[in-house]
Amino acid sequence: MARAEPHPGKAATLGDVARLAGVSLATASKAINGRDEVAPATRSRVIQAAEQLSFTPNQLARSLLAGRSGTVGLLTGDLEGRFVIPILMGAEDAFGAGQVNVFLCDARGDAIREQHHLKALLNRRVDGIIVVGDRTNPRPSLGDGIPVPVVYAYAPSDDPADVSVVPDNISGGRIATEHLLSTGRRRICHVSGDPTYAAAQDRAVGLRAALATAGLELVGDVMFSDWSEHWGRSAAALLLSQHPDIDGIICGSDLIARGVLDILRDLGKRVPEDVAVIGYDNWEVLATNSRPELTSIDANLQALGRTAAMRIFEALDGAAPASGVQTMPVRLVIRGSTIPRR
Amino acid sequence: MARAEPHPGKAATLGDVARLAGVSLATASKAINGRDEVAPATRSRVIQAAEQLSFTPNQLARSLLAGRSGTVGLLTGDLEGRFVIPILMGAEDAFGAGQVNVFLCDARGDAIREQHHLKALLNRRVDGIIVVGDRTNPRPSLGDGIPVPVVYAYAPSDDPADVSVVPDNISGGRIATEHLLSTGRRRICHVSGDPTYAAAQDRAVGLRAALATAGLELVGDVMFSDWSEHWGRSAAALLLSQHPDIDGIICGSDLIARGVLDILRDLGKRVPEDVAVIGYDNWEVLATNSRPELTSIDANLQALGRTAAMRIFEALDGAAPASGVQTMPVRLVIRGSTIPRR
DNA sequence: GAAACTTCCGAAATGGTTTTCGGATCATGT
DNA sequence: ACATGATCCGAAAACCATTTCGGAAGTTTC
Repeated sequence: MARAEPHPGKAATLGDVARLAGVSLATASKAINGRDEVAPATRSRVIQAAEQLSFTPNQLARSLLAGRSGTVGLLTGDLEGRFVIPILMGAEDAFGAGQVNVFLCDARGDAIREQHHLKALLNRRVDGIIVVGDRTNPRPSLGDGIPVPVVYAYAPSDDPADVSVVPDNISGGRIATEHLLSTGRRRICHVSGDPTYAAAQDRAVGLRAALATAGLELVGDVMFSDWSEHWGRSAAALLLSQHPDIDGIICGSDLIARGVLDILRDLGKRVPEDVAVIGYDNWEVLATNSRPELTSIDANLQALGRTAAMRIFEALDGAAPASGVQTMPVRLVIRGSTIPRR
Repeated sequence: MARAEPHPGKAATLGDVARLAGVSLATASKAINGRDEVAPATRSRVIQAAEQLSFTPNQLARSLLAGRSGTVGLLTGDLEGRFVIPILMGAEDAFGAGQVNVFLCDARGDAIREQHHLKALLNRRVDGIIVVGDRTNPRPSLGDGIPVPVVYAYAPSDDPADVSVVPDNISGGRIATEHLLSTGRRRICHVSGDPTYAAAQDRAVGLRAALATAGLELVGDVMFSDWSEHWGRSAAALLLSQHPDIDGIICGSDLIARGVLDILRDLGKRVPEDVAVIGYDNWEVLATNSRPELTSIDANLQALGRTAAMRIFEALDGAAPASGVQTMPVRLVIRGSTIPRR
C-alpha cells in the first residue's frame, strides 16, 4: 500500500493561503513578508493559514520577478573532487547557507560537456559562475560573452581580463624551504611532480628564491616526473645514492612525500633526525597517517572558495571587476616529519 | 577600464525575438520549439532572429509553467566528498547531462543545517532529493512530509517506508574472502575499522559466511578499532605475533590495508607470496600506489548514484515506490597484493 | 458636519514562457 | 460565387509571487 500522501499533487500557493485567510493575494504576501501595511490581526490570520497549508513561497516565481535566481554554478573538471569540495564549502560559507544554492557540474575534462553545462547554467539564470580546475595552469577562458560574472578558482583563465583566484605556489615553495632552514637543514633537495604543471614550476621558483636568500643552493636538480608515490620512492632511492648527505627533502605533493618516507625508512634514515621531509597539499588522510606524520603546505582551498564567491558578489553589486590573477596565501602545517616530537 | 559589456543588463526574451521577427510570442515559441503549426519561412525567420539576439529560453519561467524544475537536490553529510562525487557523477549520467542539474548541499553533519538546506531545496522546487551519508548505518529519515521523491544513497533511512540504495557490504565481505580462498589461502584473519559502523559488521558477516561455506574459521577474532592506517599497522604487528602462520588478511578499508602492508614489509613477509592482503573501497590513489598494488573491493558508487537517480525518475513517473533498502552489487578489483605478477 | 488624515486592504501589472483556441487567409471543389 | 477545407498566425490564459497605486473604511480636527 502506498504511504499516505507521499507526493501531494500540488504544493500550496499564496493564492490558497489568501483564500483560506479570507484576504487578497497582496495582503497575504505583505503579511508573510513582514511588511507593515497590514493589521496585526490580519497578519496572524494569514500566518496561521500559511502554516496550516505548510505554505512555502515558490522561489521560481520569486526569482522570475526579481531577476535574480539566488543560484550559482560551479563548473569543474576536477574528477576526484579533492579541490572542488573545499572550494564549494567555502563558497557556501560566503553566500550564507540557504541564501544561495550551488549547481555543481562536472565536465570531466571534456570541453563539449563544459559548453553544455555552461549553457544549461545560463538558461537557469544563475547569478554567477565559478570555474574550478584541477591544476594551476591557465585554462581557456569561457570568453566574455557571458551575461553573469565568472570567477576562475584554482586554475586561472588564460585571459587577463577575467577574474582568477589561485593559491600562491611560489610562496608555498618559499615557506616550505624557510621552515626546513629554520630547523637547521642546509643540504636540501626537491622531488616534484609533473613538470608541465605550473604548480610544480612555481613551487620550485619559490624554493630556489628562499635558498638563494640564505646563500644556499639546491642539492642536485629539481627532480620532476609525476605526482605519484611510486615516483617518490624511485626519486628518494636515486637521491640517497647520489647525495647521501642530504638533510632535507621538499616534496611536490603529499603522495610523493609518502613514497620518500617509505624509502628513507627502508634505508634506515631517521625522519626527522637525519632527514626532514615536507609534503604539499596537506591531504589530511595521507599526512596524518604516515610514519612520522607529515609536515605539509595547505592551500587554504576553503578560503579560496570564499574569496571566489566574494568576487562574484562584488561583480553583482556592480563593483569594478578587479580582473587578473589574485593569489591566495598558503599555510604551513607542521607535523613530525620536520620537527621531532618532544 | 571596464571591459566592453561585461554583464549586459538583460538577456533577450522571447518577446524580443518575436518583435524582431515580426511575429507574435506564440508563433515565436512554436517556431523555436519545433512545433508544426508554423510555416517554414516564418520558422527560419524566427530562428534567425533568435540567433541574432543569442536568445536562450528562461528556464525559470519554463519551470514555473511546467511545474517541474528539472533540478535535483543532493543533500550530503560527507565532509570529504569521497562518496558524494562518484554518486553525483552517476546521477548526472542517469539524468542526462544538461537535462537536469544538481544542487549540491553539504550539511556538514549538522541536522540544523540539513533542515535549512532541505527547506531551501523545496522552495526551489527541486523535482527530487538524493540524501547521501558517509556510512551505511541507518540515518534519520527526513520524514514523509516531503512533496517530492526522496532517495537515500549509501546511508539508508531508518524508516523502511523510504527508498534507500546501499552497497552490498555482506556480499563484499564474501567476495573478498572467496577471492583469497581461490588463491589457496586457508588461514585468514580480518582487520576492520570502527565496530559501530554497520559496514564493518556487514563485511564481517559476509566474510564469516564464506569461510563457513569452505569449512573454515576465522583466525582470531575480527579486530575492530578505527579506519586508519595507524590501526592497520598496530593490528598487523599484533596479528603476526599471535598468529605467525596466517596467509591472508582481509582489511576493512584500503587505508587499513596500507598500514598492514607496511608492517608486513617491515617484518620481512612477502606479499602476496607469504601473505595475501585485500583492502576495501578501491580508493585508487591509495590502492595503485602501494607496494605491491592493492587488491580491493569497489562499491560501484557511480552505479549507485545512477540507480538512485533512476528511483527518483520512477517515483516522478508515478510508479510504485518500491520502498525499502536496495543493495547494489560490489566488484572485486584484483591487483598484486593477492595475485603475484607473472 | 465636513475636511483632512491615517490605516488597512485589493485590483492589477510585472516577469518570461507555453499552450489552447478562435480567427484570418488562401486555395480548392462545385 | 459560395461553401468547404487546410494552413498558419495571434490573442489570451496559465504558472506564482511581489509591488505599486488607488480606494475604502475609520479616526481626528476645526
